[in-house]
Amino acid sequence: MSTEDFPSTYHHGDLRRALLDAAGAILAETGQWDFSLREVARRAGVSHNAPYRHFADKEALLSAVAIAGFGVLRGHTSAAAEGKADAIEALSAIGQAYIGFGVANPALYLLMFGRGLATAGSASPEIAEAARYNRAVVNETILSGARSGQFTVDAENPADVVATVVAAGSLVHGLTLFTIDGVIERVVDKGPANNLVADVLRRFIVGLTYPQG
Amino acid sequence: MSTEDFPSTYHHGDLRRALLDAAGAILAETGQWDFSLREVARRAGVSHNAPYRHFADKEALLSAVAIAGFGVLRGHTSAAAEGKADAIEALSAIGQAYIGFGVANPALYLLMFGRGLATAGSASPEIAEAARYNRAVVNETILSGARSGQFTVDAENPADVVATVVAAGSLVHGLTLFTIDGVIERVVDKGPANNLVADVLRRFIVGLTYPQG
DNA sequence: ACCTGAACACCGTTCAAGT
DNA sequence: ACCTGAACACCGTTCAAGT
Repeated sequence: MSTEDFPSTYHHGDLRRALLDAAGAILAETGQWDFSLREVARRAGVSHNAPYRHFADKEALLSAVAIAGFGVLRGHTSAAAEGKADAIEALSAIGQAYIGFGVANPALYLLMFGRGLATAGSASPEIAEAARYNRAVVNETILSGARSGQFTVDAENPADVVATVVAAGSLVHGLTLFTIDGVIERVVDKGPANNLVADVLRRFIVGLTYPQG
Repeated sequence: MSTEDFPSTYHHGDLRRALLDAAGAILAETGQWDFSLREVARRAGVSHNAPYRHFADKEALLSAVAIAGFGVLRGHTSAAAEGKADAIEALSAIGQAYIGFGVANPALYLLMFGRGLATAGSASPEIAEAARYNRAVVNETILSGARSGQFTVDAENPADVVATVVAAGSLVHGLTLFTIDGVIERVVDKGPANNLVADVLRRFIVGLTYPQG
């Protein structure tokens, strides 16, 4: 009994994935993270409430899309750090990969970070866990630079390490948002915005290499 | 002919302000920036389409609320910088005031910054102008520190100054969002989150005082 | 000029029903 | 088990109408 024997309403048998794909396509095409559940269903070729068989509600679908995005982001950042023994180079590469991901997928990035924020700051445990995983890549690089003596961070002092990781994360997150929103372009009079982003990253990282008072 | 002579449907005569106040109250009470226009009207005690006499659409009302917020934010940051001759102290105070505003008014902050982002990065000219005004406070402080020699920033090199201003803005914006979202609290194991925020700011500012490679 | 009430096209979600 | 169609309560926006 092949799948052809099922009525066409049973579709491809993996509606969950089809819905996630449709949502991703909408994000990429419209640049807006706030699509309607009914449109996702329309795109997947099912009725407007078929999604409820696979996701508890719209929020659950948005979360699933965001979680998938965190996986992709982590792949980019860890690939960027891969094989770079120099902590300065590694940290710079991670930052560029992070910002590059946000700029390449603005709607997805805003869905991942901006929407948890929009909902009173209570991100789901799964999203919090995914975000923590992403921070771990930066954490390892900072620790590596601290141990090698390239960064003036006390590897034995958790507060110092955490402050540095949060600083790096905040800077890059803010920089990504500003870039997506066009603030960077508005600020830059001449020369490509990429130079400014690189300058900002370099200035921050150089700051890490000098003694902290 | 006093206002009492008008039918009560004419209300207080300043529905525009009443709607903005109602929107502000909803932001403060719910912690959500995405309220409905109809609820704002309900709160102001008018029919659900009375707002259209004062705002072109929901977007226009949201923008008006955001613009008012930028005015308040600028008041806080410039007050924080006021009278501080030392650029390091001034920059630190500005950063704390900025983050303090965001934490005290999370929904308003997200409306101001998160929503322009959500709408495909095209903030209104008025909002862009208001945001530019806010950057100016930081710009002056950085320039001041560059001229006094406290910051290793070349006051004659616009690219260097801009990179520093954007770095400071990105860091503080990201830090505010992370704090609102609870990421900071999740990262901190022991001790108040405020310490971490202060540590991050200090680390960044100290980094500014050392020579750039 | 300023506001109301009915109306339209959408949305998220639920429920009974089909195969 | 998986999907559909009708239904409900909402929403943003428009339009004719009231004072």
